Amino acid sequence: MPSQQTHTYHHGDLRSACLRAARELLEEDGGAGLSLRAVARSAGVSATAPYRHFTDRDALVSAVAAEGYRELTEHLTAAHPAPSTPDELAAVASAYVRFALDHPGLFRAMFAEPCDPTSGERAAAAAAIRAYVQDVAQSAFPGRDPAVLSVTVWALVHGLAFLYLDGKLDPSAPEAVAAQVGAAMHALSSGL
Amino acid sequence: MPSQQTHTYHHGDLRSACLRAARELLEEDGGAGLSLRAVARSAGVSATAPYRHFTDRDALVSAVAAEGYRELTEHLTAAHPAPSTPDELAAVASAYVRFALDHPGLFRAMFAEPCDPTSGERAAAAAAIRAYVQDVAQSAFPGRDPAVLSVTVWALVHGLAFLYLDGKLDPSAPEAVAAQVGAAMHALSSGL
DNA sequence: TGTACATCAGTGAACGCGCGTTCACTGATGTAC
DNA sequence: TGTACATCAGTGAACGCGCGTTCACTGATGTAC
Repeated sequence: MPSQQTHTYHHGDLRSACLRAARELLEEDGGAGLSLRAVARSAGVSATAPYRHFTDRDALVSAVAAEGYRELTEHLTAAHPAPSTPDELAAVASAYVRFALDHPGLFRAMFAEPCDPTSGERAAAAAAIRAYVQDVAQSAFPGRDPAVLSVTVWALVHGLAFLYLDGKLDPSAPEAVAAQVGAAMHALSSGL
Repeated sequence: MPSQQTHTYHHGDLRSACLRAARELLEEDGGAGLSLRAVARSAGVSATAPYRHFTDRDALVSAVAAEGYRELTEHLTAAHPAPSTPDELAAVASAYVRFALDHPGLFRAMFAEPCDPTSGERAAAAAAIRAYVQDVAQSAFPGRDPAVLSVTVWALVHGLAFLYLDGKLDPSAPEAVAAQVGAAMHALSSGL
């Protein structure tokens, strides 16, 4: 009978409702000042209810960021599960930039402030993506210094993402963006 | 005789005092939420005095960002006035990352939000640095497609700057940072 | 050189706002007997 | 199966805060005569 009942006193799964609401707000306003109160409001719950599930605002933001890291990794894997050529790597790179442009608020939440080392979940998720990048870069360009290689690839892709996100490059045409990312990766792999 | 007089009713040059105060606040807290009131406070002036010189908060931030763009260009030029080899370009790249790490708040103010097209000063300063990057990239690697080339170089350097700034890479050892930037530029110029 | 007056750059009180967080509370749930 | 009670997930009033911005104001400056 609670199927008809939309509002029960107990929410049921407020924690994930908060995360969902936070994500929506992040996408709406581009990430400017996500507030606990706005999240609660949007989840249809009193301002203090989220405190049952998050110790404070930072904990919420860290949880959202961690979720973002996991989704980004999935998104990249979906673009190509195991890229082993520069072209395949370019497809993954393109997916990275696409993710940033499709989820600007989330992407900023993930990167805009130094990783809080007290948030284990967040730190672990960040470490996972770093490892992923290193992995992928190495299988596309085997035999190079892994440290230099993966940082270079990551920085190039990450820089493109932010230049588009911050309007320093024009992000309005998706194909143009993909082409630019591909050209940049190609330039990197074959030398300028 | 006003040489002894530290406080006159009229400040004298409140506009630049505000910009200076804003810069200091930006460096102190890493750029989180620069407020007009804090700027006024720090300039030793009433909360509303800045309105004589800036139409609103955004105007102040844009003015600070524009100043930052000009200083970044100067800083890069100082690193090498006219780089024409990959090595010289690497020195400029290193200066770019250094600038970001030395002025994290300012750097974020410059890039963290899309360039407000209504702020002519800011847009012009941003355009100037884009032109500068294009120029420099082209003289270090003549004969390539200028669009792809300059975007690639910029994105690589910009990405490094933000990965360090956001703590995804360890920025604590300046020589290590410079070495990493150099290695990345070298990888780019000679191909992976 | 002196005076009247317009202009300009400040002041300070006040507005309404949204925020994070605390607190004592209450309604619903689930478990022990 | 029924009842007592502990636990848990919510509520809502309240706190103190800093913010951007407005307004009528006042003190200092500079210009015309």
